[in-house]
Amino acid sequence: MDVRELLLLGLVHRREMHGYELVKFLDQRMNFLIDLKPPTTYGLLDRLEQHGYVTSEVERTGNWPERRVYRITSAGEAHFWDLLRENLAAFSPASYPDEVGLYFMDQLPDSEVQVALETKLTQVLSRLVEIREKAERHAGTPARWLFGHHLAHLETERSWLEETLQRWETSSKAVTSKSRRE
Amino acid sequence: MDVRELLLLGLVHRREMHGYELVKFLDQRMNFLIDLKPPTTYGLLDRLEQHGYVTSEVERTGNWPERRVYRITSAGEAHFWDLLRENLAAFSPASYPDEVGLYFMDQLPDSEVQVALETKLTQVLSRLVEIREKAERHAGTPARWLFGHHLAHLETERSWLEETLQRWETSSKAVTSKSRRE
DNA sequence: GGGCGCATGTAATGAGTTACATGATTGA
DNA sequence: TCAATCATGTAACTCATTACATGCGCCC
Repeated sequence: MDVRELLLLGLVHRREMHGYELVKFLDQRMNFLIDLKPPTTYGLLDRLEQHGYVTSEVERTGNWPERRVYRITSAGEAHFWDLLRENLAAFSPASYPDEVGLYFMDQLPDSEVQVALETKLTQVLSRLVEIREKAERHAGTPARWLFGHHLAHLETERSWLEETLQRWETSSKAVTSKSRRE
Repeated sequence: MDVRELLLLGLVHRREMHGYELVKFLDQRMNFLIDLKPPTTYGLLDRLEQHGYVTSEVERTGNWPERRVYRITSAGEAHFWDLLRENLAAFSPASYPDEVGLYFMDQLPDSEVQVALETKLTQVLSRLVEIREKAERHAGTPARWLFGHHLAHLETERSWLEETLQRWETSSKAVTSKSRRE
């Protein structure tokens, strides 16, 4: 399943949009969710049109550059619902690149691990602020489920880091006092 | 930062390993963490050797196929620690493909959403069992931090789904009884 | 007048995946 | 004896990214 296809189809399903509009929307509103570059977006839209899921029409207002406006077809609507059901019913585990480092945590001196994890924690905290703001702006909209889910995992990240740092601190202190006694 | 480089370097840092051994290890033990195909792994090992981070030597026992055994160099060890510090200090947000569907949840009838999310939940539950088993097998090892982190997020996924399903159920019941009264 | 935004698209590059090849060994 | 495992690697393919091109409008 290609989530990007679902995303583009879903956006065009809500209302007709032109390519550049989608590019900007993805870059400005959906950047925390997915990272789609302009050429990729345009390419996907071409493919959606070739499959008959959307139609496109060139429009122009004044002397501005032409816009290619996309509208969903009935086949596209059916396909959108299929993809949506599939995406909602399947669990695609998230991947956590940071876990690779966790696997080797013991290979670094305790003090360095502590500094590093504290640095990571500050980044998590600032991201929490950022996403909370976005969530509030979308409070009434259907996007609230998305943000609720995202925030839940960010909170988990925060509390895991805080707890791990505490355990790390106490255990390294224990080692220090133990080695002092010896 | 390339986490795959960190992972391979870290494994070879713990003890010397040959290519196929790494391929199997990644496929059998690290599959929940990362998905590295054999040609990619061999290619990365080549690159690590070209950069002078590891050396390789061909060995053979009996009439078995040759093995190319990799050992870390001092430059490689230094690079490993750099990458590890960097990975531990930086927060790389996880991406959740399932969130795209959440964004469009309201476009599907309530009953279908409920069925879909319940299906997803069962998958999360079985994955929880699977990862808990692995975690127990690694209880004493340094990998326990990794599993602790992974399980924390899986538990979050589970409870988020359970809570969302409850809220979904009660709100759709409310609508049903309301429409019955009208 | 210079710089940024609008709006789309093409071409080259890079990087991973799939498929395939080899040949001996082990277990059913 | 047939299939699967061991062990490494190459070639073709797919696919996204980067860089570039265009040309007008708007703003300082």
